[in-house]
Amino acid sequence: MARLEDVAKAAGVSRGTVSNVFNRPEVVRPEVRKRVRRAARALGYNGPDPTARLFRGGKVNAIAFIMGGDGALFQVFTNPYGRDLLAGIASVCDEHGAGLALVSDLGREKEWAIRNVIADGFVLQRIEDLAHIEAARNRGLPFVVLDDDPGPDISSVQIDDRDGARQAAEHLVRLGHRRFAITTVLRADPAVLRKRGGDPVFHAPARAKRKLVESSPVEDLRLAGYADALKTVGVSINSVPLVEIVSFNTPAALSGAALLLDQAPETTGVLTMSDVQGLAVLEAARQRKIRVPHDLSIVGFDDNPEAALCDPPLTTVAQPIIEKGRAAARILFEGVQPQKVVLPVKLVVRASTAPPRRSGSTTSGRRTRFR
Amino acid sequence: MARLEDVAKAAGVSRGTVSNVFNRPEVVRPEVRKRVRRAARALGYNGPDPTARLFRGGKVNAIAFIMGGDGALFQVFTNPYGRDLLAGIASVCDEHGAGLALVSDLGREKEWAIRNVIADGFVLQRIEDLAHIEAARNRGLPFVVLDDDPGPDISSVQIDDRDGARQAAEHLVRLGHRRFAITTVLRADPAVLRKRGGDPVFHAPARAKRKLVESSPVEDLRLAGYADALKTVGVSINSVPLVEIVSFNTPAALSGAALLLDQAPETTGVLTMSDVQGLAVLEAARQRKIRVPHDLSIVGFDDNPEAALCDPPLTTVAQPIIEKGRAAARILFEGVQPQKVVLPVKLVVRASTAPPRRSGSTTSGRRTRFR
DNA sequence: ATTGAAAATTGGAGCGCTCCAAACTATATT
DNA sequence: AATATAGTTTGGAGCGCTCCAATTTTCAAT
Repeated sequence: MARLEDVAKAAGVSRGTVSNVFNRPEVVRPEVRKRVRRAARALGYNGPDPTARLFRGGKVNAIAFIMGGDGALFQVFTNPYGRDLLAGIASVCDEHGAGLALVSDLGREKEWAIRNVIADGFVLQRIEDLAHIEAARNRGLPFVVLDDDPGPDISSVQIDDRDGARQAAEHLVRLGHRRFAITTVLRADPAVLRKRGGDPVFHAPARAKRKLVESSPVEDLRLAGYADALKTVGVSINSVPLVEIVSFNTPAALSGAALLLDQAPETTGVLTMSDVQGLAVLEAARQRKIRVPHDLSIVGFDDNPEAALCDPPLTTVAQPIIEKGRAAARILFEGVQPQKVVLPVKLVVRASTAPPRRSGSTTSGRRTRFR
Repeated sequence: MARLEDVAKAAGVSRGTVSNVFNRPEVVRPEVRKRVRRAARALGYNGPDPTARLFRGGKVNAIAFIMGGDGALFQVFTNPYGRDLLAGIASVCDEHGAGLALVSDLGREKEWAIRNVIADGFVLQRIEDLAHIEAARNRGLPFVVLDDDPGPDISSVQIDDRDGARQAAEHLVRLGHRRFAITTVLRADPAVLRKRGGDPVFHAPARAKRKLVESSPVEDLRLAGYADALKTVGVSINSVPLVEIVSFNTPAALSGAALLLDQAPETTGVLTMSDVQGLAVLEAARQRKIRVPHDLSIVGFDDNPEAALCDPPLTTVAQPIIEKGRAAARILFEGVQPQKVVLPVKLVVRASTAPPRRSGSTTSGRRTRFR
């Protein structure tokens, strides 16, 4: 493979001149320029080796999106959340004429991708381990964390989880609900999961703050938002039955939903952490012949496409996914100092919520365990 | 930013040893290994600089997908064809623990992306310019061309365009059609387009081979497939009215479809080069109160999701898009010598095709111009 | 012709790393 | 104790390029 030097020799000029021909053609005399170009063509030389140029301090001209989990790349094109998020990032890349690298840490030591990605900056999905932040910082490249705020000097893009949750709970409160239940999810850290086992855990109402096994900032904020709204009608979040689910997937959500409905049958309004969970509660209710929204109101979170298509369509909190992607990418391209972006969310009311039945009439045979 | 050498100095060993600690830890004594690791941590050293390592001959551990056109990155997440294609490529990347870089030549000299992409290999979308092949070859990286066969020593993945077209035409033949029309598209080369203008061109039936302005291999093959099937009932492709459309987008297809229906009103079966065109003919027919399939049968190509959703659903040739992506990626990862892959296609019969009306009864007022 | 400034060209230094042949050390064998 | 063997560690070379201070060439003005 021809090198800069070979072309220089062939054209009878120095390396520096050939470099200039390719990088700043205007500084070399047209005649020389032509000679160099001819020599380059003759040798099949396509211009400076991108790899060497990069090493010398150049830019990759691409940003990376780093994700975790098996088959992550495929998922990103397949599930609606990932697709929208990436579409947002991609649109900003388009505007800047930059590329977009998708990388997962698949089958490698956790931080491998962070340490080895070749890009000018990167977007980190919700991180589970503070060591990742440390690795990212050591990498010396600009980066943005999504859905989390991992520290004061780190850029992040989040949605207003607390406000979204507050809106959702307030909606139920306004409809007249007073007996709530919540499904949440614990941080998907494999080590914790292994220790804990795969079953959801039911937390009965308590006087004091219940200790949840492990919760991430996003869930904490949403819990806080639920608490805000419930407090306005004198309901303490600690008195609300709560199920902690071990994973983000549907089967886990389903078993959590079943547990919740069985353990807290007097519930009239369920607040969740995702549409997956909301849909799971919907399904569990169907299996138990609990009518939604007549007997039970359910609110999701995220506004996945499925939320609009299920029966009944799910009331949920819509987040601006594309805009989230755009904001993250913009920070990478334009941002100098760390930025914090918090995007607004909006409650989308559909048919899975309604006023509760008149209190006292427990016609559908559901027992009251907590009052 | 700490370098290998700094760590070496701090740990009292040589560069080579530190390099080994990070690349082949098993060859260095546990005691030394620990000392080096400690020194690295103290200096915030995360391991060898990926850029330098790459320069030294390492792998990026990612392949690239190079596409053309404005807003191309965004499109890829947005349109169904791109999404499936990329999902296919991505799934193979997952299997190999590799990343996937999406790059477009947006706003740059045409071959910029090919010359500068940082990856271990790349996939080229249907190319318009042989110079791109030349540039790709000079790049010295493995690459695969999609939907085209640009030469004997270059890997490519195509579908069996000729057979697909043959199936489509044969389907119409079997239904009893004898009066056909075809819509095709010319290669979207900006220079040709500028010279040619944006209007579709109608080619009347002819004795000899008509000279089309510019056609790419894919369209040539499909035309040949149509010819194969028509020949079996004694119809020469040259006697079939044909409209040449200037671009792949819907408005262009629409004006081409209008031209075709107006110029060749006796047609009972339309063969196209894409679902976009098939849908356009459907729309143009609707505007003219031509009933599909009663008065006119239409066959698309590609089997986009829209093809199943329109009214009536479009009969079309389905191509295995995900598998196309997978095949391309596989060649990059596993292939040694150049490979040619031709994927089978399958006719999907829906409701846009039916036997022609009994010949002679021209009730819907359409004039006969060619017989 | 001579001068001086501007324009064009040169080539050494060095980016951070991995490779590898050579040197050294620890341990086993005679 | 001497030698062999395997196990470790070392440091020079060089990957291809861009930067930039120094040098050479060009050219307008005297």
